Amino acid sequence: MATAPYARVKQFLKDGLQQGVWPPGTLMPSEAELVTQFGVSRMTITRALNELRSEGLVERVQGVGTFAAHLGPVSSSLTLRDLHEEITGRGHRHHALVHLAQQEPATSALAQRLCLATGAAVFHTLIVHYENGVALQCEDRYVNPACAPDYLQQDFTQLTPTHYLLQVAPLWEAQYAIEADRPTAQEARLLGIAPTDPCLIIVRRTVNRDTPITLARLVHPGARYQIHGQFKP
Amino acid sequence: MATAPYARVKQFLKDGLQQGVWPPGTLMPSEAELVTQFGVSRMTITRALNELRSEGLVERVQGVGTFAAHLGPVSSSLTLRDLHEEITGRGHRHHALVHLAQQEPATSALAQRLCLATGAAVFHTLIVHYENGVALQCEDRYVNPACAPDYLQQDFTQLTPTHYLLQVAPLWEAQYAIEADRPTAQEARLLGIAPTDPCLIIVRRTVNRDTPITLARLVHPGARYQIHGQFKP
DNA sequence: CAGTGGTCTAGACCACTGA
DNA sequence: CAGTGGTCTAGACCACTGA
Repeated sequence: MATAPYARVKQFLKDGLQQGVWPPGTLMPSEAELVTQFGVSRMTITRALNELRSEGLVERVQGVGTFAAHLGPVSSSLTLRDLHEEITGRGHRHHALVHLAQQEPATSALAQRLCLATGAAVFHTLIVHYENGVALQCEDRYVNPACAPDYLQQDFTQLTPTHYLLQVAPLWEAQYAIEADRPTAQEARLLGIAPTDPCLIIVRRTVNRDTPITLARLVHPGARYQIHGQFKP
Repeated sequence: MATAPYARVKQFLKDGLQQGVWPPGTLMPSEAELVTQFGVSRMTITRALNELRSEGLVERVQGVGTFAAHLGPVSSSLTLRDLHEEITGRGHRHHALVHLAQQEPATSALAQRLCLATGAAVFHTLIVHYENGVALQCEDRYVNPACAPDYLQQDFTQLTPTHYLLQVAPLWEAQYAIEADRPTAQEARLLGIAPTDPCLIIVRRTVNRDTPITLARLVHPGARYQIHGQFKP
């Protein structure tokens, strides 16, 4: 099949942006101009331009016009994958040891982040994940019981908490912070590394419709884990 | 103004997905059904569904139907910001020291990553960035001279390499890897930290239309730098 | 005011999938 | 075959911006 007209318009504009025909911030052709230039209907032009906007390549202002975006790629495709899928996807073996799975009263700091009362019951799991027998991640997780009342009954040697929670509440919002630090003494022991070894640490708070679901601290030995991704225009 | 019809359809479907009306993988209403249900034209329904697809919430298969996506949020909005903007955006002071800015022959490993011949000339800069006088990033960067012939003539105490290169080649593609490791002896000295201090390290390779532009190693003292972001459905 | 983008309609033809 | 999504047309009315 020949390329669809909207795709040809889009590629034409993309090429021009890449070649500097419209430097960042400058005015691009209006919809009407593109309609006559390509001989297609306005809806087709609109589609091409709106897709470029959603990809961050142009900015559009009603009543004014369409402008080349200022920055190149500003958003990346950092992917949140279930660790089990990630490991088995590499053709490797995954297993997990559950060091702790219990109900606890929430400390005040924790209660605040999960929007609970201090001392309210929370679920707490501490699990170490292995790739081909080597410790890859220490997962220290707190879960809001209201969101997943059966959380502690799961067998986390077979099903990761992430996978289970995605089933219970499929639509997530999450904030995360990525940093490098030393592990705690307990984490070093569980991961079998020295207390001075650098670790890549992700702290992630997950929310569904304004209800906090879970708070996780994921600690990875620096030598064994990398986050890969790419920016695309 | 009242909410646009396409936005109402979109919100209706989003709510249903969030409440589990269509569990992951199940068939959702067809365009025709939504047309009669909402009493709008098919283009309007199509727009709502296509935007949900581009947000990763549904999957559409021609001839078969629209399905609720399997995973929740899979992509994040990790933002690539110019460090100068990031620091001044926090209301802090940024300055940079240029420790090296010269032309060198490429080693074979470097030549390969920049698609040059071994021994071909490359530009090399080594710059330390400070936030309010504290070292925040050690930026070790190689640049393909063909993409930015005037690179070494820039004053990098005033303009970051990232900012300059975005001007020269506004549209980027980049692959990156994030890891935790110890700094090299030179990096520890330049950053004023101990050689055993954990660092957050980003290695980024930037390409424009299949031509490699630059390769950068960005080393941040672990205690001073975090990457923040969020997943949104 | 003329020009811009935002949104919608009521049709159309098509390729594809599965019974 | 009937049903699905992919794409397009030729109009329309509107809100907005800046002269």
